[in-house]
Amino acid sequence: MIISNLLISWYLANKRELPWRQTKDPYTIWLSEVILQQTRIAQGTAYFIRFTKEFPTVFDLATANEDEVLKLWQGLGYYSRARNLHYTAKYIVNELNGVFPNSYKSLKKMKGIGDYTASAIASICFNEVQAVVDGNVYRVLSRYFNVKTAINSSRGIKEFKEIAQNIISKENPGLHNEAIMELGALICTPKNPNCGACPLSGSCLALKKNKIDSLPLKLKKTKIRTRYFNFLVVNINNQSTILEQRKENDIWKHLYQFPLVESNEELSHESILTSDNLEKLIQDKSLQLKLFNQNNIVHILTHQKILAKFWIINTKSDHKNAVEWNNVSNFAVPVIISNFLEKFR
DNA sequence: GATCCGTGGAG
DNA sequence: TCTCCAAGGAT
Repeated sequence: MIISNLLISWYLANKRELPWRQTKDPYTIWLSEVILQQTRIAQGTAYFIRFTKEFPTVFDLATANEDEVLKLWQGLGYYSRARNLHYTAKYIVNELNGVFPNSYKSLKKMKGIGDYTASAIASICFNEVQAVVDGNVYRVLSRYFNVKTAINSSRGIKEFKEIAQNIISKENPGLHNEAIMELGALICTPKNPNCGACPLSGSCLALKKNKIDSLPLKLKKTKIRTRYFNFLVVNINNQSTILEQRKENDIWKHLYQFPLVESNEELSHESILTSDNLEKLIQDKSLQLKLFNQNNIVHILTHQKILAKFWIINTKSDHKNAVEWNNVSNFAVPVIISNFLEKFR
């Protein structure tokens, strides 16, 4: 039996009903693929519903402001996905007359669309024979063929794409791609895979050699940087506060936050009080500075550990960029800020 | 080509 | 508590 046929027939009998599986509209599929990059379906689904409701077509997305798009993306992480999504929507509308790219090659030229996403859209929407290789596919293929090449090495990336391309159905590439990913998600899971229910178990090499638990192989390289964030929560007459947008190429780019004093170590009450940032922010000799959280709030990112303190600054002196507290919720903020806001109010 | 970019859930 | 990692991509 051909692998592809086994995969597809298993898929047709066992697939989940997911909202993006009701369409082949390339814009909608694109939206779902980008939302689901490095994201669990349980987390991404609500965002997909909101995005398709708010921006039903690529024209709607292109017309929006980046701030609106980021606000809708808030909490999902990897915010460059949202910025690139918006950028590419504008590009398609303004430079391609709103005609969605319809081939792997043309899709891959779009910002934010890499090998995986181009293959997914091309195969699902345009029946192009391009194999997807995501985390699920790496797992299924490394086990089925007992491949020990590290999946995050440049050799591995190339090798697995070739294997995937070799076994893909020429008749139903989109269906095949969805099937192999679904198998990885439901049966060939990272831990405790359900080999007893797997349609490929009869010819799975890792299962035969009892190597399932050691595959796929992955090189680990975890360098975690620790940063100390001191947020200055200015409270002007209990009415308004000050927000600023993160501009640098850093985490949370283009999201909003309270003015920040960053350092590589703990900062004292005194050093915050006399910091240049604060003095530039408000000239008020009688301001009160109060620490909101005695212990650092720990926020873990993939390569960073943020230790955060929120300093409440009560003052009566107004500020030109003051934002009404009632209006703060309209700004896209990182989760660490929205968590604070919930506790603070 | 190694490193960076978020968040949350599972085990 | 800690580790892994989830429909990846850009630099």
